[in-house]
Amino acid sequence: MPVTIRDVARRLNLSVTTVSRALAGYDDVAETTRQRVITAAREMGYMPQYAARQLRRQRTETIGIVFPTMGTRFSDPFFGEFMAGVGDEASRRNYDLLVSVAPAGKSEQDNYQRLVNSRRVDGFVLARMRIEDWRIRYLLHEEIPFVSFGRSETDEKAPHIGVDGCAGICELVRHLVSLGNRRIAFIGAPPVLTLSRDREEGYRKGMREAGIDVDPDLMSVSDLTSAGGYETAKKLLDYDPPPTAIIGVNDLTALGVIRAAQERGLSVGEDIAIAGFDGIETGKHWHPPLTTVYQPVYEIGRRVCDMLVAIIEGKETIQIETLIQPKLIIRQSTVP
Amino acid sequence: MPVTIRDVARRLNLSVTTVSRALAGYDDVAETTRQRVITAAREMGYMPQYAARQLRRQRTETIGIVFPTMGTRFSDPFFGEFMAGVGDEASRRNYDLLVSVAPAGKSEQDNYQRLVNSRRVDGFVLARMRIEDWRIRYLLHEEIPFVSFGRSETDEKAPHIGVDGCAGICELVRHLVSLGNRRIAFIGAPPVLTLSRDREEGYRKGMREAGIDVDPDLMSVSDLTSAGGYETAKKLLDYDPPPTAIIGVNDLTALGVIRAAQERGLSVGEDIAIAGFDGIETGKHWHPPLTTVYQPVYEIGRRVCDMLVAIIEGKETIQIETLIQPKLIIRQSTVP
DNA sequence: GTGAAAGCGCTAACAT
DNA sequence: ATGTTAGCGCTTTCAC
Repeated sequence: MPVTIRDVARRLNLSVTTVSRALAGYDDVAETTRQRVITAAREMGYMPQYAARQLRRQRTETIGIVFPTMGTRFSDPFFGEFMAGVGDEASRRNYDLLVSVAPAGKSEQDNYQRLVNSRRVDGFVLARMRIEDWRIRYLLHEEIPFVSFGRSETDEKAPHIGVDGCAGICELVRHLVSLGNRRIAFIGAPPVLTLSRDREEGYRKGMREAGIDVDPDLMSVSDLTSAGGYETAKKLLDYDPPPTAIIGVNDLTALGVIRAAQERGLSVGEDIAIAGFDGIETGKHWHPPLTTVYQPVYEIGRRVCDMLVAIIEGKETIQIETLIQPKLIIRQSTVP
Repeated sequence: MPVTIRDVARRLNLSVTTVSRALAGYDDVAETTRQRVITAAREMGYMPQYAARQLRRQRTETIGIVFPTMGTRFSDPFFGEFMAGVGDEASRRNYDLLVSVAPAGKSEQDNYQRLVNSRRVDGFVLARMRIEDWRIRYLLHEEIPFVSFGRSETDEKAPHIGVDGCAGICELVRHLVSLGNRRIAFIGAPPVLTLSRDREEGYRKGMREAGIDVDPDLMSVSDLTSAGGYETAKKLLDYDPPPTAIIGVNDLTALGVIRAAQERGLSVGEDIAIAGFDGIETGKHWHPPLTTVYQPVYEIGRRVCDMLVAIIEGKETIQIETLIQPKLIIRQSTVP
C-alpha cells in the first residue's frame, strides 16, 4: 500500500539504485534522469521509510529529550519554551524529537538506557543538570552525543550552554541593595541542581560585595514550584525582623512568595521587594509585574540543538562551552 | 559494537529465532532455554534495535504529536501538562512520543505528511481542534489512527475526548449572575477553534437563561495569550458603562484582563469580577487567585493516549467519544 | 550514468 | 523445542 522506492523505480524503468541516488543528490546521475525521478517521486507521494533508512545507515536522525517531572505534573512554562526551541531547530535540520517524561530516579535511568540500547536516538538534549550527574558519565561512557542546558561538575568539558546564574542573581542583589534592602532572603532549589548552586553563589557574592553578612535563617530551599515558594515564604515572613526583600530561585517560586506576602497584607514592591529568575512570559502580567533575571530559554533551546546536531554529524570547530549572560528586568515587584 | 540478537544467539549456541522467541515470550521454547536467553541478554545488555524491528513489523510503537505554536513561542502551561499526560501513558504502554512543534498552516501540514509518509508513527494525538479541521479528513483518508483532545465538526464520530466548555462557561455565567453581574463580557479565541465556539455558546446560553440580552460590544476575540487578553480588556473597559465582569476564554487571557483592570485602579473581585478557563496551577497564586473552569488536562492527556493505543492495537470495545464535565473553581477574582 | 547484489537486525512462516 | 530461510525498504559498494 505505501509507496516504496521500488514502485518509483518500476514506473520509470530504472533500478532502485539510480532512484536512490537521484533523490540523495549524487552527481553521478544524469540531470534529466534526476528530474524524472524527482517528478515521479513527488507525484507518487514517495517518501523514504525511516525504519529502513535507519537500519541501513545506523543513524536515526532523531534527538532524545527526557523531561524531568517533579511530582505528577510539570506546568513550568520553562519546559514549553525550551522544547519549542529545541523542536524548531531540530526540524530545521531535519531531525525529529523523541520526548519522554520521567521523574528523576530509577525510571529516568531506564528511559535513557532504553533509548540508547535500542538505538532510537542519535543524541540527547539534557536539561536541569545536577552537580553530580550520572547522565553525563553514562552518555560519555556509551559514546552517545549530548548537549546540556546548564553545566555539571561531573565533567566540566561536557558540551553545554550555560547561563551565568551567579552573575544574574548578583546583579539582582545589587539592585535590591541599591533600593535600601539589607535583609534579603533567598529561596533556593534542591541543592543537587547546578542552577541552585550557581544562583545561591550569586546571592552570597552580591551580599558580600554589599558588605552584608548572610543570615542563615534567610536562606531556604524549595522545589521550584509556586506552591513551594508560597509555603517557604510564609516561614520567612515569620522571622523577626522579617526580610525586606525575597529572591526566588525561579519565577514560579517568586509567584508563591508574592502571594504569601500579599496574604499578610503587604504591598509587594512597597513593603517588600520580590524577584525571580527565568523571565517567563506571564511574569510581566502578574500583580505586581515581576522583577526577574531573564534568560532566553527558547533561543538556548535552539542553540543546544544546533550544537548537538553539529556533534552528531561530526562537524569540527564547534565551541563546546558557552556562557550566556542573563539580563535583569526590573518591574514593579521591587520598585513601586 | 552494539550487541545484536546474533551475538546473544552465538554465545548460547542457539539460533537467532529461538532467542527472538524466547525474548518475545512465545511458549514454544523450553523454560530452561528461555531463562538462559534472558540471563544472557541482560548480561550482555542486549536490547532489540528498533529500526530493524520496525522495518520488519511495519509498526513503530511511536505516537506523533504536533504542537501548535502561536507566534514564536508557546508558554501556555496547558501544553506541558497535556504532554506530560500523554507521555506518561505512552511510556506505560511502551510507546514513544515523537513531538514536532509547528505553527498552524503550511508547515503544520508538512509535518503531518512527513511523519505519515515516512511511516515514523503509528498514530497521532491531536489538540487544539478546529471546527473545520483538515487533519481529521487527512488522517481518515490515510487511515492513520488518531485521537483528539476536543471535538471537530469535520467528522463528529472521530475518536476524541472533549470537555463540555459550553456547560462550564454556562455555570460560570450563572455564578457571575448570582453575584449581581449583568454586564458580563466575554473574550473569546479565534473562531476557527472548537473550544472558542463551545465556550462562547456557554456564554450565550448562560446569559439567555438569566434573561440578559447579550451586548455585542461585550464580545471580543483574542489569541489565548495574556498579552492578547490585556489589550482586549483595555478596550472593553473603555465602554460606558464598562462591564462588571469579564470572562477570559482561558486562564492566560484572564491574567491579561486582571492586569488591565488593575492598571485602571480597579480592585479585581470587588470592583470587577474576572474568570478564566483551564485551571492551570499558577492561577491559584495570582493576585487575586483566579476563579476558573477547571479541566483535568493531565488526566485527559493520559486518556487520549490510552484510547489511541487501543485503536492502534485494534482493541474493540473502546468508547469513541467522551465528554468530560469541567468543574467551576471559585476564588477571589470573582468573590472578595 | 546505470544496474546487480549484499546486507543492516529483526521477525515469522515454514521446516524438522 | 529448535533451526532454516526469506524478506521488510533502503543505501552502498562494486561492476559494467
